[in-house]
Amino acid sequence: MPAQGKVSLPVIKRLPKYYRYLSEMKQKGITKVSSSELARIMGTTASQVRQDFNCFGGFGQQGIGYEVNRLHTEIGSLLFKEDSLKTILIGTGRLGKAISSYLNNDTRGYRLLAAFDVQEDVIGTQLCGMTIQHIDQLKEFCKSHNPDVAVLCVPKLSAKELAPTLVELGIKGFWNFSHYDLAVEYPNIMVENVHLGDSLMSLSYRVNSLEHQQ
Amino acid sequence: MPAQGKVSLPVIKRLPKYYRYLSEMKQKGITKVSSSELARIMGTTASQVRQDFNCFGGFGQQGIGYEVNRLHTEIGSLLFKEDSLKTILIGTGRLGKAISSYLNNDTRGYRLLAAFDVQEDVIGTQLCGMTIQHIDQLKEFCKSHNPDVAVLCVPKLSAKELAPTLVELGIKGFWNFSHYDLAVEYPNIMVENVHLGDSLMSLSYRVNSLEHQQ
DNA sequence: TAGATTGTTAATCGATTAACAATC
DNA sequence: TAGATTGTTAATCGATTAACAATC
Repeated sequence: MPAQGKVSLPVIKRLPKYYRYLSEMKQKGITKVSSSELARIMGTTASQVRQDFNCFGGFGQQGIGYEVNRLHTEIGSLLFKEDSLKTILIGTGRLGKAISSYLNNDTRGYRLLAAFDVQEDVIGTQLCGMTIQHIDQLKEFCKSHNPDVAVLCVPKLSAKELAPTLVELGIKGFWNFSHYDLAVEYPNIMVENVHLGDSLMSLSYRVNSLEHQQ
Repeated sequence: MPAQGKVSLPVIKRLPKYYRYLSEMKQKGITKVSSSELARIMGTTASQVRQDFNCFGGFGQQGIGYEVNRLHTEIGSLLFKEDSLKTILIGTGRLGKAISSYLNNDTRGYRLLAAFDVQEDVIGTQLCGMTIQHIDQLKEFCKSHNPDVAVLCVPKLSAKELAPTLVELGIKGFWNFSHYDLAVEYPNIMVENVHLGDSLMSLSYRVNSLEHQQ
């Protein structure tokens, strides 16, 4: 068991991609794969593949390669634990709704427990089998259920207001769709940002500069 | 005017964040900012801020700092051009719906022209003022409207099937929500991936390893 | 002029890639 | 044994940070 705290973020970010391609191979019935073959499929180098796996002790056999099933299981158990992460959703607008059904249907490792909002007219309505609660009930809920992860689908200012409370209530990870930069203010908390606006802007920069060239 | 083709991806990815913080300062009525102040707010270093801006020629004045308005305008004109990018949406499921209203309401630089799907029962229905069309009409539509960007909210296999056609029809940029790795197969096309599943997996890895430590 | 702060060059750091000994 | 392919160390590359001369 290696010191996983030392694994660098670029490596961690590649794990899901390995996992996806290994799932695919498994489905196709492929039982063995070499670092160079995996690299070719994923658009990287064999060196990087081996370096990455060796952050976790190395899952291969010299002269032979990697067993797809074993590798899939090993990476899977790095990404997911037996207990799924207790998760709450904050903000049930268009994006919140889409995300909640994504979490419920297309995802492993997370269990969506509750959804909160401020809009009076949505409180009490159903969302993915949950009754949307008023944000005022957040503290009480967290104290009795101890969620691990909060999904923030609220505007920047609401996120900023809620963050200290959520951290204090024991939230350890944020899936952050707001433009509030949690990671700057709470360095010890795990934050995964999905900044759709930023993503669009950097795409438009690149597409526009492409046109300039031609 | 510098050779923007040389600007590295990490720099490009930081531009939207600068832009956001500058918008905020502008709103607050702040007119001047130094690289060190901007760095402090954004959680980076003054060196990086200056290096980044100097990729585009440098927007500051020695001894004085940066004028917020000017900097905001300059970065804005890097990110957006006069003409917004003609955009089509492919896949109008939960995610596609959320994304289309995001594009229509919260975004600059993009103009959503049309939406396509395969599900017979949604064809002809309305989405953000557009009539959802059958994917069979894609070619014809592109030939007459020449869209720049395609938003892919479809499953992996559909994305893989559609990609060559879309590239051939002149699509220059993809906002890719599918798990198909476009960038590997089409190195000359601009791809911005939003892999929600990957994002969740890397968060769960980090939250889980946090628990291990404590 | 003195203080401040940029633009830019140099140093450092970390991540990726290459090389090769170990070993199946 | 010979060929293949890993695990691991070394070399390279690129990005970040530090330093400092230029200049407002």
